[in-house]
Amino acid sequence: MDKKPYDPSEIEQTLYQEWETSGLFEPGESSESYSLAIPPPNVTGTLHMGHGFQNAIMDCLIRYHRMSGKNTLWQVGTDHAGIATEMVVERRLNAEGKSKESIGRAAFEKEVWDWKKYSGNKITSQLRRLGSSLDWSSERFTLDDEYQYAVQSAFIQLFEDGLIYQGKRLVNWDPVLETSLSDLEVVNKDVVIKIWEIKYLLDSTDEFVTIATTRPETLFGDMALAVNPDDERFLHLVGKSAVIPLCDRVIPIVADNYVDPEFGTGVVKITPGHDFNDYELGKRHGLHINDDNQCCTGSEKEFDPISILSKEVKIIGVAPEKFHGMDRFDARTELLKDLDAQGFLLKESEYESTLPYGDRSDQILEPLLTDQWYVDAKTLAKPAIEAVKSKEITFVPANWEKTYFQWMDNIQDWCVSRQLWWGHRIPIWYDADGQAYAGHSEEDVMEKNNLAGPLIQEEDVLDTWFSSSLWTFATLGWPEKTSKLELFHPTTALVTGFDIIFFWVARMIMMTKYFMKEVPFKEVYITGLIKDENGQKMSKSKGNILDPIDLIDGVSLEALLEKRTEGMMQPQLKEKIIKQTKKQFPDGIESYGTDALRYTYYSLASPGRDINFDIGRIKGYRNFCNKIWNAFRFIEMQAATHSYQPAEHKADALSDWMSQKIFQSSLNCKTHIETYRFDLAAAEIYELVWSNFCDWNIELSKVAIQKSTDPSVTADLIGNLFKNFENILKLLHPFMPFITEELFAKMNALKGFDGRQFLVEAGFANLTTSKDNGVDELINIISELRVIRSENANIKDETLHLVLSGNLAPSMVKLIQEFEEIVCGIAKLDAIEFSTEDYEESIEKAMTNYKIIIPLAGLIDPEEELERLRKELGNVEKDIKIISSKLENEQFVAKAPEAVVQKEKGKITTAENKKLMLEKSIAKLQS
RNA sequence: AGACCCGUAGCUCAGUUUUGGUUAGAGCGCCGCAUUGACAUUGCGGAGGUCGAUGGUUCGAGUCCAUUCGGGUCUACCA
Repeated sequence: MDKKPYDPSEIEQTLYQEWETSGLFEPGESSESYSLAIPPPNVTGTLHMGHGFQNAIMDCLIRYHRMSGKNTLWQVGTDHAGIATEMVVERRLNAEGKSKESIGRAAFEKEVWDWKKYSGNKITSQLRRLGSSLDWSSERFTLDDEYQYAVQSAFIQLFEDGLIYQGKRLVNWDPVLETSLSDLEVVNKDVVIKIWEIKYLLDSTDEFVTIATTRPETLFGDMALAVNPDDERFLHLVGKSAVIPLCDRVIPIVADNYVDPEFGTGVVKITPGHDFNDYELGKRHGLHINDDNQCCTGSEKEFDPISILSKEVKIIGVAPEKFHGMDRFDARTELLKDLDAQGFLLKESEYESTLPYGDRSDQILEPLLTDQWYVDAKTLAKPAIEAVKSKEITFVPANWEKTYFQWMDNIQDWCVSRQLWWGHRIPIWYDADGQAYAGHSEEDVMEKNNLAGPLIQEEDVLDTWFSSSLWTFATLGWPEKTSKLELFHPTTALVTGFDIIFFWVARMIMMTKYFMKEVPFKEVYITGLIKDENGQKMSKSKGNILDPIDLIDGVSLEALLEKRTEGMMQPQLKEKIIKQTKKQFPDGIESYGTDALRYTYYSLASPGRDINFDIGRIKGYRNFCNKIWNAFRFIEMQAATHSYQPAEHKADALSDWMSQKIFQSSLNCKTHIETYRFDLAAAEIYELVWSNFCDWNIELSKVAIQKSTDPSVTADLIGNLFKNFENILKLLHPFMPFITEELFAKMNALKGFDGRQFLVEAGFANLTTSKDNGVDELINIISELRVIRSENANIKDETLHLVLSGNLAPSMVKLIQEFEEIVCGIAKLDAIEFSTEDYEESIEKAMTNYKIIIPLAGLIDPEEELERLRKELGNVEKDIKIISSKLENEQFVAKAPEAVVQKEKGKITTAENKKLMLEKSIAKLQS
């Protein structure tokens, strides 16, 4: 037999193929279902640690329930990821000297589909590498025809129900991607910017007022100045007019509570077309340009903001000709120069503020007045809030509900139109009068509305999150009433990160409640975010990303460096990243295999918000895999050596003990899985396999088999190992699918089982428990003997004689006699004797109600032993003091629960017993 | 401005809610010992923390309350 360690690369990919082709992951018809929908990854993306983590968790859940006999569906699919994908393809086109405009919409869409075809199965093959037992037979893509139909249907219904409307409003405009963004896609960054004070002359006078602004270039679009109505300094100005410098446009001065007298100069310029607050103020005062081309106040209905920036954020409109066509920031520089030259610029100072950036483009966004489509989120939010309040949906951990409510209670209407080409084109057609109609196609709209045509389709596409908000039911065939919807919706649970609670979770709840009249899932397990070992977020620019596949297969330093530095947005960081990577991984990364990686994820899956991925831990779990592998090899070897034949085998105290440990662990695991405590489940099984099965069951069996002279006893011993190991494999399978499946097959082969059986089909064993049978105490004795040896260097390798003296239960005596040969073998004893005899020279250890005596005439140093005993006595006396002080406290005895008091009393009895035994031993040595 | 999370052994983390109750646990690392017989990706033994700080409630606090220090996240933001 070869001695090389477990090599996962030899089995993992083959096994996955077998699973997949055997249709093991496909759902059945039983109504007792358990279903999960995968958070659809970006179709052209690649797997990162967060995916790895969450998919490991989902796979454990789905495998666990599948093995428990549930009809499971783990819905798989990918997302078209509108902006992200469009950006990538555009960049590729640019590299070829082309642009999307130059090739046109149809050709561009084809380019993206080609790109999807080229890179689209990378992520799905990576999911397979993780062992994820997804139902590939029902894989969906958010731009599949059926899915598109579902998205259109949803839009049309919302439109017809009046919950989607079109409006000219200020939106967050990304000037690079030239599209609108929803509030959530805005990243507010703290920056130090400048603030300028500029004077505006009062109309027809030489007087002036000073305003403060951080965006001087927007003054071209000013429609008013505003002061606080309670600000005595400026009250006299209200109702008068001011002149915009360099523009000579006259604007009214209004009073509004929005203005903070303490801030800036107390006078604010109002540019409703380029600032969200100004927009609201402008609306309140009905700012508009009247028929005489004068800017004036009016009713809210008359409000008509002016815009001085184009979609490329270049100056246009009522701004002076000279600035037309200038970029917004160039115009600012130029304008400040002019203002200064003409004496309008009074002051420039630094100011800490926040600026809105696009989460994809990382550019400063511009509030821009455009036509967009909005979803009435306030209406949809109500049932969605109720669903969580009524516990129809529960969050795990529960505190995320707070976050959810906080956002939902203040929800703003959702801008769902995007000025992109890759995505779901909004199913709206306009007639010649510009009237909008919703429908699946031009013909559909014409027929439904009795229109002659031709009609013009809306150019915009939908926010990607609109389509993914329908994910749990659109993947199951909605709007058709399919049997799958019936069986698997609502899904049982959703596993995702807190970073997309708003983007996705909340919106899914809103949409599903609306269309399905039920929740999308019953539980939301919010996982932590995987950070690096220093608690830093993993990011390309930090150069600390880890690829789960690299941890599985291993990677050379060269390849790792290449991966971490290619296509960097900030090349100046390259050197630092190379240095840091070389330091952390001087030899690259070893191969650990999927099972070890998965187990690492589970062990880290505690309820916290951040999960620091310590690379050191994965090594421990690879060793764990190796341990399991070798446990099997031991069993295999015994079976071969003793020509083992499978049959009914008689259990013994040891195998009962092991079965009981497995039973207890499986109960604990069940609870841990149900409460999403994969860390505790992982620790539980680790302990079971390593500390119970390998360290004791195998070790004790090893000696037992060696000593056995009766072939039927030997067969029983091996048979019991088979049984317990198989049950361990079953328990472990949802966590470590590969190695367990492989070993299960090998076990079957050893048993002469003909054909293939998978662990999933085998299900969990029906275990029952038995009472504590004393094996734990037996183990205590052996451990104590080890301590004695390690404390006394001169008897390290001696064969010793063990005497047990005191009140041992008859059942315990019987067990020890039954195991005498085995204990002697494992602890290197010649015999175990029960006696009350005193020994002149011996080492003695006080156990709970008996003592261990090792007679050692001539082998111990009495002084040393005396000292050791005195130290132990000291400890026991200290314990007694602590416990008795408790018991002497009347308050304690009176107020503490009876059980606690009894426990303390029991403890003191034990301690006093020990004390007595120790005192006797000491007295004997002293005599 | 509001909300939330974290601070426990050298390191990475459990334990803190439902249920306050032994002398606070694990893995890694460290120290000592062991070597070819499942496994050195091993075995055996050991050292190491008073639970960020302060105060309070209680017979009893890592656990509950208050205050405070340090680190972090999200939401909303005044030109």
